[in-house]
Amino acid sequence: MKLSTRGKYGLYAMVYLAQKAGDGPQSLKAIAELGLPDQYLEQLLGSLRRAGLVNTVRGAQGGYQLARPTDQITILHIIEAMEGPLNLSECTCGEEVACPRSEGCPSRGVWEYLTSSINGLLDSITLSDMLSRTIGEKDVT
Amino acid sequence: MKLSTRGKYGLYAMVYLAQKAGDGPQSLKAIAELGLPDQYLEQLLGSLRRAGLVNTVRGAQGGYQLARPTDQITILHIIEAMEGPLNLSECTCGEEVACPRSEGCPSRGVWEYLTSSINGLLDSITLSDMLSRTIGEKDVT
DNA sequence: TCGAAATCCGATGATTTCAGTCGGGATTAA
DNA sequence: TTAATCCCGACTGAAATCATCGGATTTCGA
Repeated sequence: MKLSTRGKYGLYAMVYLAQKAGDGPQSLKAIAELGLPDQYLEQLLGSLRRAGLVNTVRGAQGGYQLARPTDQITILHIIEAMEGPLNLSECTCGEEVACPRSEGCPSRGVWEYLTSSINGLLDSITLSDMLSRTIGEKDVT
Repeated sequence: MKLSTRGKYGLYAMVYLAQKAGDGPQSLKAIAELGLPDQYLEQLLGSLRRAGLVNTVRGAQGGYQLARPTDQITILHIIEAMEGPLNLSECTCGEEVACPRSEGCPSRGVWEYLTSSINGLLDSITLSDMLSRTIGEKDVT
């Protein structure tokens, strides 16, 4: 279980934009200075835009900027925009697939529990938390 | 972020073995009745054996059985055996790779926090919990 | 002793996903 | 008008995933 580069780069880009919030639109080229392949990054920013997390300004002097304040964007928003909804096992995502015996399946409850726990975890950290580094106070056991 | 079939099938097989704990070794064929491709499952059981989670009895009347009591095997053990250690972003796993500016990188702390939270979550559920269905009392926010 | 029932294991093949590239189009400030 | 910049679909190579195959080994039971 690991994150793809989409999720990773997407978060890096969003952190960059959060740091520059208020400074006007940031060009793709500027963001790519983080060390990310620029044409690939362009795709990712497209996903972030379609998810409503960033706004774009087209034309010369254009670029990308956050669509909302940093305390209203969570890691969950970003990861879902980049990788689609977290889904550990299909049998938990509405449509019943594959599993003919979902009744009484001891695994099903676990998938649901884990999925919602991890979602909660991701949704509890905002960009603004990341910038101010107040992470780790929360406890999970 | 999703689980591969390795993790999923591995857990299903372990749950099956947990249900049959004490009934002697269960053959591959019996386990595959869950609906899993048997030759593939064989590989997976090999991994579980090498991880010390199951014992095998070779020869006629042989099969697989849990190596430890059901309350001493957690989901984390199983997932790690099947997919390797959970690792969201490389830059958190000891060896420093890729990231030249790990100092002051706002993402780094998040990866570490999330990784250890999810590990804790997975490690808090045992096979015996799954059978008795006492899951969900724990709270994560 | 022999055969059937089982696990063990390395090699191979099919399919899918991932990561990244390419080329051209559209928009806008200067 | 030109240069900067975003937009977008198609494409490609590499890797991972999900198996399948064929044979070797071990052991029970008749």
